[in-house]
Amino acid sequence: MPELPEVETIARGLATRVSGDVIESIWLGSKPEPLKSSALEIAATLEHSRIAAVRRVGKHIVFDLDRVERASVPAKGRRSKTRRKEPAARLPRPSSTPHAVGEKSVRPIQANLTQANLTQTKPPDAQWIVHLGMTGRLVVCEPAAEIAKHTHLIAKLASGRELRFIDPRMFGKLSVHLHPVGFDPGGVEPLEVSEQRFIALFRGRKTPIKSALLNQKLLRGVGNIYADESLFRSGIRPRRRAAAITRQQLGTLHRAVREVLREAIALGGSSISDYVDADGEEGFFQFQHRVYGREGEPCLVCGTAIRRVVLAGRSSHYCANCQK
DNA sequence: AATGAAACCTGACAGC
DNA sequence: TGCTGTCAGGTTTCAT
Repeated sequence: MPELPEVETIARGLATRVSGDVIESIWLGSKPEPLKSSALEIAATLEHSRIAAVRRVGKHIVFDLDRVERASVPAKGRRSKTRRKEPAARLPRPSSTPHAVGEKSVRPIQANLTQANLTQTKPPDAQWIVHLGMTGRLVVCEPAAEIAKHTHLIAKLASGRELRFIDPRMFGKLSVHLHPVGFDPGGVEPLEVSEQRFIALFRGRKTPIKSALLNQKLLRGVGNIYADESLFRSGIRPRRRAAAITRQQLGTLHRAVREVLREAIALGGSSISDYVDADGEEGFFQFQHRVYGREGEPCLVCGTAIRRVVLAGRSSHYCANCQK
């Protein structure tokens, strides 16, 4: 269901809510469809792991996990009485830093202790990858909260809350990756790619530009809504062959894609049907759509009725006057 | 090799 | 109220 801006919004929401928390146990539903790794592998990897960071890669949500030394494990019927202390966080202590004396020098050091910097210096022990497909949702809730239909995974957190994965249509996917293999979906991030590189992605391709934009092996994260909106803003028809687009037009498209994605992220994504972020809040970008979902309505620029055609099995919306 | 269509599923909604 | 048909923001697979 969600595209880059929605996944980004969800990942940010989750990061603020579950970063630093520890997954104590995992419950998996009976439906194996959403699992790309084996149930055993997923449970073994997630249980007793600390969530070091939550971030977005393409349309995937990536949980960076650090193994937590188990505090007290009943070893073969024998319970260890002495509860070992939770190992101190893997962060260097500010006081151990020779220069951490004055306030001014302490501050930046503490600022360095963020998840982002931690993962930069030390790769995570494992990664949990969630793709939401069309209808997947990740919610953080109290254990008492009613278990929604189509709940496929529940992670019990040390904080007492639960992280749940719900997906009615089961197009979503869950997998785990152990360091050092790591997760790489291919493609480049549209918000990071240079104009040169962007243009090179599409040169010589005979496929319609819309199909190329949706190809996650080229550009990762752009989906149907933002492809249509980007093409409208750059005046290019969805069916145009990628190879037939000039460098200059591709440059315009490069800027349009990034502009649309940035605006959508700023507004918390597009809420169509039941999309909500990790806090249950709806996004607002759907009010900014200029072509998507506006078949028959007047173009906001020239008044021509917006057309809808099916391309590669997906609805494509465009203005026949503004887009050539 | 590359492109397009079909398939994977369930739920919501419109029309009868 | 209930049936049928259509559509859905994604990805993979299978024919051309």
